[in-house]
Amino acid sequence: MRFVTFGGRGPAPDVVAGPAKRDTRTMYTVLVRRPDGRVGVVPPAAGAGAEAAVAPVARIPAGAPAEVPAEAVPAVVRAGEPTRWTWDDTNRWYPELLAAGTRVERCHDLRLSRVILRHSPLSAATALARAPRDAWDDLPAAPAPGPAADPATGDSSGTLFALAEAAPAAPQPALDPAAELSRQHDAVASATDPGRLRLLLAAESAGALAAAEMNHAGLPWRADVHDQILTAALGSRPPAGRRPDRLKELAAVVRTALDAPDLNPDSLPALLRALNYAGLAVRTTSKWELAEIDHPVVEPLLEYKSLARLLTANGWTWLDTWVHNGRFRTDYNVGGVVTGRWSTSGGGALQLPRALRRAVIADPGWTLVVADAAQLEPRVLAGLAGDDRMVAAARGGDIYQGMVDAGAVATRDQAKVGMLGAMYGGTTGVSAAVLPRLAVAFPTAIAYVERAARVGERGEVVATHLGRGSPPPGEAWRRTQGSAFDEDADAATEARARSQTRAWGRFTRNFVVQGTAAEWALCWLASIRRQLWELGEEGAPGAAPAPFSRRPHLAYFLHDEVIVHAPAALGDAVAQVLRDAAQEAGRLLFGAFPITFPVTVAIVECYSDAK
DNA sequence: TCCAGGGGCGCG
DNA sequence: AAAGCGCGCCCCTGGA
Repeated sequence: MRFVTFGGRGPAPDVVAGPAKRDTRTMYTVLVRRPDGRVGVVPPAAGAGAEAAVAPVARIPAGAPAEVPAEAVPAVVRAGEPTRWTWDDTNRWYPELLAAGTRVERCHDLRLSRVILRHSPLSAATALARAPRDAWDDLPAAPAPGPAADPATGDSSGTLFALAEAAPAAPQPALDPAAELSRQHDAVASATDPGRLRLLLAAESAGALAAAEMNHAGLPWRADVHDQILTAALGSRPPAGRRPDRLKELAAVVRTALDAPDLNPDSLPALLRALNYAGLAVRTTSKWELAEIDHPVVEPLLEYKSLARLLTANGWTWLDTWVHNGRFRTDYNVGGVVTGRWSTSGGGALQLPRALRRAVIADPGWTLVVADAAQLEPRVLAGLAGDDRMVAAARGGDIYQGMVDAGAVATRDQAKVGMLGAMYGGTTGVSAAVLPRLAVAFPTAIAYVERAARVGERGEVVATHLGRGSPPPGEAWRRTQGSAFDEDADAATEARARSQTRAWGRFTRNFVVQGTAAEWALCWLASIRRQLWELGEEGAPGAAPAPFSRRPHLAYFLHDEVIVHAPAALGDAVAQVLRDAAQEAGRLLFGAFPITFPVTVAIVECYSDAK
């Protein structure tokens, strides 16, 4: 396997140290669970390998024991800050600390870092990446506490019992975190571009802290408002297993319109048969195909589908399962997507329909500060490729309008659709038609994604700006490629191989952009959580759990968007933090390269009032 | 009765 | 209009 680099700019060295660099940057203190349940605290000199051996000795309390009872860990952490707490998996340690009201400033998540170092082309030649698979590669992500882990009560976040249930401190005798940290340090030090990986690992670990904190704090959610929305749309809540009134009515209308008295509209094959039998030449039952035909069944059927979706995805059952004590909690899965984006497990937290955002309402005396990064992906591409002309187009605040003003394309919509096609690999319609003009106007950026696509088509791997590697194509992919070169390969086989080739090219093309955008977002989050903490406390304790009861805190994250729940008096300060953090993230990734990252910020009581 | 897979649709 | 990328999760189906 070969890795192809495209150049780019180096990052600044540390993501969370802040403007005043501390001498603790390389200081790591390792926490390890002993078989007897006690916790070992391994100070830096012994635990962190050559790089940290020269750093100051850990400031854990003088005379601190090397082993403490598990209950003492919060006190040790409080007394030991600042250092980079190093552990096998953030969800195996941090929820417990948060439950005790203890925040951690910085950590090093060995599990997440291992995954990155295993797959990064920058570290491919290191001992860690070349070593045989071991227990660290197989360490499953620990689930966060919450409804998913403890559906019986849902309200599990504060109890040690539930924490033990949710994130069993399963003794991992085979795992030596201090030794793994040392291996990871060696891998970074001997990697192609240590600064990038160092930043990536710090950002990923900071993301793990932010994720645990958001799970701990939850998103303010008004069950009463949610219930009103459901009742207004569906009718009152029916007994379990029954359709709400509105769905019953619509189903009846659909059956009549199709002359199919026994039709279950939830059965796609039956629905398709009924549609065809009624003379409608649809191939699927998808809403965009239905929307194109003219027939009395279309309107009630589309409404049925939309309301059925609301009921099954975010109905009363969802509310019962995922919202407790005024908070929606999900399990953020940091690095859960190969590109480095997060996924979530529980409640479909990244797919909350817009119609439900009215239920996201700040606590009394508090406010929601909602921010999203405008046009993040094209801006990231400009930085990634180092395309000065695209940077110029971005300068006015609207990169697509800037492209029009630069004479690249005729309309803003062409610019937007064209860039989308460039980043996703669009091959049809307006997108493909406009691409050549974008390639003339912004040759550096377009060449960058085209090159990433070619690399993928060859079955090779690409990397994000900070070095996260794309997965190599699987064995089946290679088999199909090989079979297309057989003497007796038929046309269909060759066509299949070609289509698969292009599909992998679209994946790697998008990987570099989506993945680097995810890195920007990690840096943004890291900067936000540090700056929010520095804003300090305000007012009387609210309903937010310690350590955030009087502090602004992250409550939700959605790829390029955050919600901060804050005491009302701090709203403006938080808004400024969100803007400043975006610029800091840009500097961390792209140094002095002048691409900017504007964010739209709204200070609102209710999520749906943002933008 | 359980489970994998597909269609569909919500989000970025 | 959707397309082209990345997800999670619902329902139903069909095979074990």
